[in-house]
Amino acid sequence: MIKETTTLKQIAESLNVSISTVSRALNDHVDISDVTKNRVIEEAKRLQYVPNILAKGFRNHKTNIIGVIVPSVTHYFTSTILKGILLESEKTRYTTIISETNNNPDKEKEVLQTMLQFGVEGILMSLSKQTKEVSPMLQALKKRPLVLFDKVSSKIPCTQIVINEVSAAFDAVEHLVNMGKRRIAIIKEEKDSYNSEKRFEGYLEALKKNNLEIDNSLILSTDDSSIKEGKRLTRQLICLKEKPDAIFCITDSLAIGVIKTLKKVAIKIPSEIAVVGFSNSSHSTIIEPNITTVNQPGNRIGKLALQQLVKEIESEEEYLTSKFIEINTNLIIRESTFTG
Amino acid sequence: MIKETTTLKQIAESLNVSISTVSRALNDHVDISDVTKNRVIEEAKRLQYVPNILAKGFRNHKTNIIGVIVPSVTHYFTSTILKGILLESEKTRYTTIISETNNNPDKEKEVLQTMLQFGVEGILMSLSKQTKEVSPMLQALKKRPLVLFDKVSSKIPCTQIVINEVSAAFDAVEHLVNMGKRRIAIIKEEKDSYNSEKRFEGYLEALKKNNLEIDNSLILSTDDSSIKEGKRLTRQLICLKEKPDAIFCITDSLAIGVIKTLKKVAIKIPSEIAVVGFSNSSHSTIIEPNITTVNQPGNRIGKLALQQLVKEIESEEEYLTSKFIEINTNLIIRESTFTG
DNA sequence: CTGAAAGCGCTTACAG
DNA sequence: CTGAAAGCGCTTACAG
Repeated sequence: MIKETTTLKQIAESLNVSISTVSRALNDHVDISDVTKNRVIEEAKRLQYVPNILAKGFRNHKTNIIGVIVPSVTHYFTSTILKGILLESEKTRYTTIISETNNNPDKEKEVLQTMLQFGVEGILMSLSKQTKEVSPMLQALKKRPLVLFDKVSSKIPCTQIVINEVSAAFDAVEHLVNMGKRRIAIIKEEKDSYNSEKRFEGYLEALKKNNLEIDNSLILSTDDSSIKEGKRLTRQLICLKEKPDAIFCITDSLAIGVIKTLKKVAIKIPSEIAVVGFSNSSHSTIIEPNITTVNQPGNRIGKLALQQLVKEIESEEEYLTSKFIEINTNLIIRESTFTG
Repeated sequence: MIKETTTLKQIAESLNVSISTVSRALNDHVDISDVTKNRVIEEAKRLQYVPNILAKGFRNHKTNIIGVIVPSVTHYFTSTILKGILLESEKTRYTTIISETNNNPDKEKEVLQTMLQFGVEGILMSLSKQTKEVSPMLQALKKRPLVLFDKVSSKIPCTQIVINEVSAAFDAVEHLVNMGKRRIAIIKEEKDSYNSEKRFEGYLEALKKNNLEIDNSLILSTDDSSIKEGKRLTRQLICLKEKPDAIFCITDSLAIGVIKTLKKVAIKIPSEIAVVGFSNSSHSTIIEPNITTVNQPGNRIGKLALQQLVKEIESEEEYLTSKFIEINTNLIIRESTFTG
């Protein structure tokens, strides 16, 4: 279906002025008299003129498009970041296009290339879980500014928006210690993802500071931070001779699996085993007991990521160092660790 | 940060051929010899040529952009539809841009205009909850094809992708009847939203078919289908002299509120009061008991909506009738109505 | 205060 | 098989 559109030329002809004048009038150029401006604006309205952004962008060498690449839009935390990005982008002249990688590095590479080809002026990106090879991102970085958020990598020399992973995990574990827990297990990721690594670091620091010994039987890993894996690993933990009295999960999904299994075997939460999650996903207040978890302000992360990218797009300098911007989180204490 | 880019001209100069030839070679035009094609392709690769999509689109009078407008990306069902749209769009030459309205009609109007201004070739849209005035959509429809999904309105003469609301609700209620329930309450929306209205219709049909009388004290409405409202209205229902033995909620959020409250007052689910939700949100298996709910295939809805829009964009004819395309749903039976 | 003209990067009808 | 030229809709330096 094709519908015709009004151009500057038509307004000019209808008013017997030049195209230049129309263009200037609509852009509120100082040179144009108010009388002319008003005539042009009126006529533009009458003809329902809508500027051709494509011609405009083409002419001005800018697309005003920012590309956003995430593993999956259905992931709750990701969707809150997207919300922040969308809201913030409205305050700017930029429009965003969003693509998913479904955690597939090949897809990630392809999406990245398509976006560059589409002429995005910069890219906001959360890496796929499987990404080992960062060369597609290094290539992209040669062409356009790139800002990473959430799933980041220090191998890529660009700005990265992250949360204070280490201290967030530290606080969560220390909270368990304050609740009188001494045998604190952790369920983390097998692969050395930035997030998991840092959270593990915070866990170790908290144990150390509180003079608790590191017991390898309490350190479990999975390559799939899902409810299912949470259930499986819990069964493993409760079969230990010396059971843990708390489990720190690096995702809420794992925590949900843990809680479901503990309830099934009638282990009391939090008195026998306390549980902490990570993310403050919408699930964390649905399940009972509600989960004590680390609140990650997705909106703020998205907002900041967009602001930073715009800054880099509009700046003359190159940002080719691995600069980490940390956003603070807070621990939300709920029933899975504390009965008030 | 500005980084320079290779154009057809540079390839042409470097190869001593015309720009036309380069353009044709890269577009695999039959007229060009294989030798020339290969030389051009090689040189393009060497110079890391990336076509300027803006110039291309401008020249060809097409943007290849489809606008997607939804109330909120963090809404789970919406995000599954978005996933379907994004996945399907990759199979086409179209890129999508997504915007939120946050259920604000003013915002909705603004977003619509921005998208048209941006030169989208068509629009996929789920209406905001508050939308009463459909004129912005009618205006848009004059310029570009529009396809509505999920939150639709028969006042807008365009294609609308919906689920079989009536029969889905009918099946859900009849399932309760089959479980031996006789006093089935409904929590629906105050406003006459398309979805709520149809689901209520299905509820009434199921009662009628099963010779159950309509009891107005069992028909509750809210203008906010939230967990909180589910809780509030449940308190109201359990204070009735003749309590319901089942509650059909037109959203999962309401059902969660209902369940939380019933558990708190120790009313047994489903034996005393059974609960049915709607959407199969990710929450429905987190809460215990798991919720019996209507599964809406978001991916398929998104996929179909995109396909339909592309069809309309590429078709010569105008689609200006209110055509409803219904997608089938299925009831997923879980613990909130059935203990097997 | 206004206009003629060039040019952004690409495609394509026309000519050879 | 290849090239010169026009033109998509817009902006802007230059001239008046």
